[in-house]
Amino acid sequence: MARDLQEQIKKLIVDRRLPPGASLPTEPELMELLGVSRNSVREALKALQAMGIVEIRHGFGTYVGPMSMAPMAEGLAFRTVAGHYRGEDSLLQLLELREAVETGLVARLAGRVPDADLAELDALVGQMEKEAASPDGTVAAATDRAFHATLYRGLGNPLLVEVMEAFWEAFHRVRTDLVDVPQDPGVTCRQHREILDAVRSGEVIRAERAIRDHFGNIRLRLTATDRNPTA
Amino acid sequence: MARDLQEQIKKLIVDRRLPPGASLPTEPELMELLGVSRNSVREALKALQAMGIVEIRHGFGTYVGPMSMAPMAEGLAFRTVAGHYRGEDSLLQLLELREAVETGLVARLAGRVPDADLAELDALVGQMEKEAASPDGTVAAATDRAFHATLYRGLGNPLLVEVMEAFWEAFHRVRTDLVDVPQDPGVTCRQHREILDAVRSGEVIRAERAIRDHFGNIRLRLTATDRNPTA
DNA sequence: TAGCTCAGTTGGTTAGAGCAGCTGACTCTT
DNA sequence: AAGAGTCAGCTGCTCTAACCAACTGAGCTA
Repeated sequence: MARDLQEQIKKLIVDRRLPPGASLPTEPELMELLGVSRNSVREALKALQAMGIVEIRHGFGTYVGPMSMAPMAEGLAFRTVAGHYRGEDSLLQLLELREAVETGLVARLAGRVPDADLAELDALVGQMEKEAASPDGTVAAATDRAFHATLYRGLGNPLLVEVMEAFWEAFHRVRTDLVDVPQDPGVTCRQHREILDAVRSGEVIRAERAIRDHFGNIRLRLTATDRNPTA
Repeated sequence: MARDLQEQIKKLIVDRRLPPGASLPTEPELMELLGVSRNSVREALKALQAMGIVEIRHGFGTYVGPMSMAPMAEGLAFRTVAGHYRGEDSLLQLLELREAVETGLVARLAGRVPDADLAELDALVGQMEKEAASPDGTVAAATDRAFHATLYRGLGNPLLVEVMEAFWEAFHRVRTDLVDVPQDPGVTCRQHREILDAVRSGEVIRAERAIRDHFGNIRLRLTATDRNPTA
């Protein structure tokens, strides 16, 4: 029955063509509308919130959620952490997932990136190099993330970009939580530059190799440091 | 605070190294353990259940969930349905996501599929052909799904396979719910046979083209029939 | 006019009661 | 003695009722 409640609320969103951000009925209204107690309404909303379908703001109201891939990243991250602590190579699997997907995507991308995106990617690599040269000498995670997100924007498929970002996010969070992988800023910058150059020139093979090298580097540092899963 | 509760329960799972299927404390136990009311405990559990982290069985107990990608498929499906009803080409985006990922994967796969998997794939295509020749003349969805799942098993990355299946599942559900795409069983069988042959022979280029043709076929039938999003 | 205050709305939390599904031990029948 | 039926107990499920906390907006005050 509780499962059914969630379905009814989802149906309500779909039937009314509510876009993300639209306001949903209040809890008392939903009670009457669905004929159940407040408790049941709240449990259903909590579940939908966890899936990003609904957004609840205390003292304000309930709204249609952004329906982003953030919950997926969350779930993926937890799954990976749990697996890691139980001795699985889950983090490596997650990295392989990213590598496989990006390798496939970069091939369709080579030579097709809009000039505006190329300029932005140039700026991002420039910022990486600046960060690498700064006192602490580490490339900010946000910069790396932005590079990968911007790279695939040219495919004209926002879903694709979101999924990539979710994978990135999950990997990043697990890595920083679990294992402290030392950066090699110089290599990181060079590899991103190489990816950008390859994509710009439209050389498919070179682009694929650049991506593979990049992930190979991450994998190397991961397997080198991650010798104690019971941290 | 409610968000915090979920984190505490997740932490409990990780700290105790609980594998999927392990039993969690009962609701009264969690009340005392976390120092909150029963309602709050239940809301947190509901949210975790929605993410597949926890599994609740009425009259039996609460357990660590399978942590599968099923919730992701669920969320993706809903997002796609909602977008579709609001006039977006979300279903096409989902198909492109599948195409992009599988195109990337099949390249790493060519020539590396274990003999056991090849035999199973042979059997699956055989079943497709049998189904296509049967009275109703439609290839069962389960058979198609099994083909794609089995194909990528050889990569030795269960996470990868699960993600692929989740994408497949989301696409399938949305397609059957929203638009009634007529099958062309003959073409479907031929294309799967071609993918299998290409992968078996290790011809990377041919395998990629086979996958692309296969998805091109689906896309064609989709865009041909999907002219009325407000169904 | 600018700022404050307060009432009203909305979600957050607690408490207690009874309902519903499942298990396992006990008892009665064969 | 073996089997089936029954019942007590755990478990999660739902409801009611009350109060707490965050936010908004109208009205008051300076």
